[in-house]
Amino acid sequence: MDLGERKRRILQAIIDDYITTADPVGSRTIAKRHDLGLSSATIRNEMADLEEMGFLAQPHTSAGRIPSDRGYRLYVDQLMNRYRLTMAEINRMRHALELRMQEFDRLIEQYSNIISQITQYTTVVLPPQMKKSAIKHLQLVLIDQNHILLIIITSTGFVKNHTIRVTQKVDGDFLSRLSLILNDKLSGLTIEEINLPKIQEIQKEMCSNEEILMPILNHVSDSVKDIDDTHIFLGGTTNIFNFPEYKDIERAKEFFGFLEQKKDLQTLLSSGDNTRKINIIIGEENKFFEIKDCSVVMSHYSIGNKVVGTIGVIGPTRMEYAKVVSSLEYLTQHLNCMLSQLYGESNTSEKD
Amino acid sequence: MDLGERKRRILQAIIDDYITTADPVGSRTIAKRHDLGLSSATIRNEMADLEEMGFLAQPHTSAGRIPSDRGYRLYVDQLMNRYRLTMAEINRMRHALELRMQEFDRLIEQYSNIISQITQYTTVVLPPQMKKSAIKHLQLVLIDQNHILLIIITSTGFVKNHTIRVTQKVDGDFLSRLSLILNDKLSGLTIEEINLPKIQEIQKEMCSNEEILMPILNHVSDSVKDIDDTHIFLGGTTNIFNFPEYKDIERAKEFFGFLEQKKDLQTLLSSGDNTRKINIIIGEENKFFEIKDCSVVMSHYSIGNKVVGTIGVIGPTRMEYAKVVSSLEYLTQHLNCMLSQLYGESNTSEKD
DNA sequence: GTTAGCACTCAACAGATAAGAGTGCTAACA
DNA sequence: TGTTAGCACTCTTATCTGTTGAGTGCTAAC
Repeated sequence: MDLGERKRRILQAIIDDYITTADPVGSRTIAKRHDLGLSSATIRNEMADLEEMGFLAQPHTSAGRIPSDRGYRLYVDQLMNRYRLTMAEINRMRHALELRMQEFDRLIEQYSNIISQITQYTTVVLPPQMKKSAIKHLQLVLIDQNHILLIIITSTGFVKNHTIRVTQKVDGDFLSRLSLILNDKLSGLTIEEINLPKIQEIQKEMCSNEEILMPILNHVSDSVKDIDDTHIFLGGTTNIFNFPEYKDIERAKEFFGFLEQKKDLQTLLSSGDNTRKINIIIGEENKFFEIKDCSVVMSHYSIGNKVVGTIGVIGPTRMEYAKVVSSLEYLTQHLNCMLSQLYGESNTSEKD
Repeated sequence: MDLGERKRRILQAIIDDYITTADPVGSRTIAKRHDLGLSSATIRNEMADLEEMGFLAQPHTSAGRIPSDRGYRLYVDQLMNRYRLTMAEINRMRHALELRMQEFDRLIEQYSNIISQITQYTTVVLPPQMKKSAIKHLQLVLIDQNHILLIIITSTGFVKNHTIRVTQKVDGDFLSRLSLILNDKLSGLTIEEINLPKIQEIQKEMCSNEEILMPILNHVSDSVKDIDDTHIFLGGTTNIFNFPEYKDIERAKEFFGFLEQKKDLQTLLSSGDNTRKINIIIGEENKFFEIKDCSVVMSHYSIGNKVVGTIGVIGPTRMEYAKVVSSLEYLTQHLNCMLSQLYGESNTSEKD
């Protein structure tokens, strides 16, 4: 459906205004603030039309108009102007990014904080899911007679370890041998692909010491299965208090409740279209009741060409979409570079 | 200073009431609800005395009285009745504790959640600080030509790993040899005790390959230094919304701001007296402005006899101290058993 | 097709009033 | 002397009122 240029410009003006002020915007305001060369009466007529079409809504008679979800959708898809980051903003980001960051977790946390500082919204980062990436290397290390350390290294370069507790004594030699076989059988597979037949195969190969092998293998299999602790990074959670929409304590409560409930958060972030750089979910387009008045802007980050995780910015539907999109694009690109530098090369160097 | 039995009983009644209702409590209420055998007028006189002594305060003339920090202090130290956990509560905890919990982090998270569910307050858990515990075992594992994995196992049984990135090629043999020497020189020391002279000693020992050794040693030293990511576990953060004290959005904001600011939280939790089982900090007894209206009940948990971390419950000064203390005692004891079982034995089994 | 003008609606605000809870004080009582 | 009943006073809270101002929809004129 085409609205015609004038309606589009008016809608854009309304949404721009509403995003900055958070107050329902009236026809007179638009006539004064934006130089459209139209009187408030004309604008009033157009606004009535736009409301009928479903792009605007009225909280009550004789209030100004506010954009509907559908209005925002049109806005982000077609209307909004690209936001050019100011030099000050870019410098601030650059400066913040200069801190040395070795550990992956901290790196992610750092980015999450920067984004929430720049955008003033809440940031959510979904780290790489181990289950989806292939195992590159497995190693068992003897800690003491009762404890074995299982180290898993994925092709994307991430490391996880689990302590396995055993009742019988094990010796180092045995473990090295087992490590070799585990590597032989399992490396190259994704964690999801490890199943009972595979385990049994290993058991057959190691035929000796059956009574001691099984518990370890079971533990390995168990550990491997729940390796993805759904750890989600949050940044700037308290930013939500800055928005008048959340002056109401009940709203704030729902919002925080949703953030605490990490599982839903994870589904939300995983729901984006992987082929697009930026995904935007507006208001009730998401299925979670608690954040039906929120929008989410998501961006996938990757190592090399492989998408490994998602960064999301979450805030009221009245969000500065343009600015968020720009900041997110800039920082995602930066993060991609960073990750490829740190973890990428090892990917292409060799395969064992 | 001794108040006399009657004043004590009246003060106790007032605080008990205020804790449950959150409303300033008047003399008539006390006379009716508690069977003290006194008229409201008498109680009124006593209340005036208690206010003069600084145990009570009045929000405004003709409101009831509320306890002051000093009043709460007397209450928790001398007045309050021990809270007996109900069978239902104990069963709920037992049930929740039955879930299998291998990983240390999850174990802690689990406990933190249970406590906040039972008490309905916010829970904060400070995990063991690696820096304070001795190194038991160090190992370097080759991931690929550019990446080395450093694994540190402490005497308390915890494992941490760091990826070290190197520019020069390293081979496995070299690493095993280095691992041996590192273990020889560093195990037994706490992480804090590792310093430049120690590192130089190792360098001397490995004399060969100086140009390749230094970057690795530097990285080891660096990694070791910032190994204590101040990760703090939070549970039931949204519980704070249930208290009328925090219906005011500004208060809630301050509270959440404080929780987000992990550093202060850590100092707060570390401030307790290690020799006592339970520490209670009431209102402005803590130095942090943001939570001057909060109280914190803290309990230390240990492995064997060594205190390794702290659990804290944080809520409005009007806190159900008795119940919180009981729950915390119960669960801390349980956690201690659990930890000793999982990590304790390895401690006594042998030393290398 | 656009604009000016007018009547109408609704939320927000400020006073005014009433109700209710609690106090302090005084005088009477055991 | 300690305790109690009664009363005037204070202060908060809720409710109702009228007023103001922003914004709309409609109509008639340009």
